[in-house]
Amino acid sequence: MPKVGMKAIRRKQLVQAAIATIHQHGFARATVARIAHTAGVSSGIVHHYFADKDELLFATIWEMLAELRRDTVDRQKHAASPRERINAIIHASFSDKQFDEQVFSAWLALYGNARQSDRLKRLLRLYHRRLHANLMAELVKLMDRERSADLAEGIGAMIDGLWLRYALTGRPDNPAHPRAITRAYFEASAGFAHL
Amino acid sequence: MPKVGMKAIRRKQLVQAAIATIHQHGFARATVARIAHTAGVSSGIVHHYFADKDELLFATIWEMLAELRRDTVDRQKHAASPRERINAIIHASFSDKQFDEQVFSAWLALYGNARQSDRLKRLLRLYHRRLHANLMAELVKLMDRERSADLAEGIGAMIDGLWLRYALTGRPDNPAHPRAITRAYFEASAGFAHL
DNA sequence: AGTTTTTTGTTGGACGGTCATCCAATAAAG
DNA sequence: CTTTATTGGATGACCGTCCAACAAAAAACT
Repeated sequence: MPKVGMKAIRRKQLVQAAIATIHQHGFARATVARIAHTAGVSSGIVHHYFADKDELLFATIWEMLAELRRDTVDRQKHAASPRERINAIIHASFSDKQFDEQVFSAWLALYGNARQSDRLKRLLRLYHRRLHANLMAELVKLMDRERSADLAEGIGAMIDGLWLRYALTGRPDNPAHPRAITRAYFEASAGFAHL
Repeated sequence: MPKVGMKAIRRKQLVQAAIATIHQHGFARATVARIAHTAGVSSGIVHHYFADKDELLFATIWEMLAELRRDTVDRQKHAASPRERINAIIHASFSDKQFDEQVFSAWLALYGNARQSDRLKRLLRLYHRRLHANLMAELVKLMDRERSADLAEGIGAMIDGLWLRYALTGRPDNPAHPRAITRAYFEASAGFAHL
């Protein structure tokens, strides 16, 4: 059913298929043909909507980051104090959407290939900077700048680190657990800052 | 110069070449031929000392873990108190050897491909368990079991998370910085446990 | 000691398979 | 009738693995 405006539809469709294929077959075996097959279209169509495979993968990671960003912004709305907003950031990082097993695989693939792709590396830096800036904006209200920077780096690292473990061992039994550990770190450090 | 006992020499040589090649060309482009070329030997030799490419990669990761373990054990010797031993673990995780850019690449590749390989997944779990057990052994002397487990998980995650960032952005200007952040987390949490 | 035989190390290319990309052909929509 | 969507296969490149052949050291033998 060839119609105009297929571009947006097909691109989303292929991005979703890419995530699913990376999850099911692994990054190395996520071939153009397999992704197209998962999407239910022919292999040729991929290069009709994406310049090459790299662009499809880039769009895939981009979509995941956008999802995380939407989630974070959304949760920020219902937070009043700096503490609540930091908790909202932590919550978004460990939300159900992020704990989708399919996202695990794609995210890991990103880490595994970021070093070779300038585009992917830039995307990851964007994520890091965004997380750091979001945390800093609230932390500076609670402590001096130097402490804030260290704590923002620590919280960011802990989120990624915990996340990494679940990406390898599967969803945590209790999704609140990683949140609790991260929050405890924040509270303990912020508490000391007050003394 | 064919002599007996080449096996140990060639295997180490190829493992080193594998790390270097993964670093220089990326995991996906670390082909058998390229690794062999880096090692200065012909491509055929690889299958003379390793069953297949997978075994070479497995041996490569194994060697990196062994190096980390040696470093950790070594630093433990000069540590007397639980606190010092925990600091030794943190120190080993952020040692100069670990901050080798080549090791970054290979480690990241491991994460990016662990999901597809049972052998690699087992290796990563071994690393996680070992780190967790090492931390737990000391933490239980300072606080109750439940707090120890959470803190051990948090410290482990923070080490991996900080590490991940440096793997993408390069060596930290000040190698003591990630150690300081991790130690501060430990001190803040252990301090609260005493109150 | 010198010579042959065996073992071990090493090479470079052949083979079969896989993959990204390209393209000619087809078809429906505007 | 032009534009857009889509197909499925052709093409050329690359890669892991295998293998026949060669080389040198070690062992066995005379």
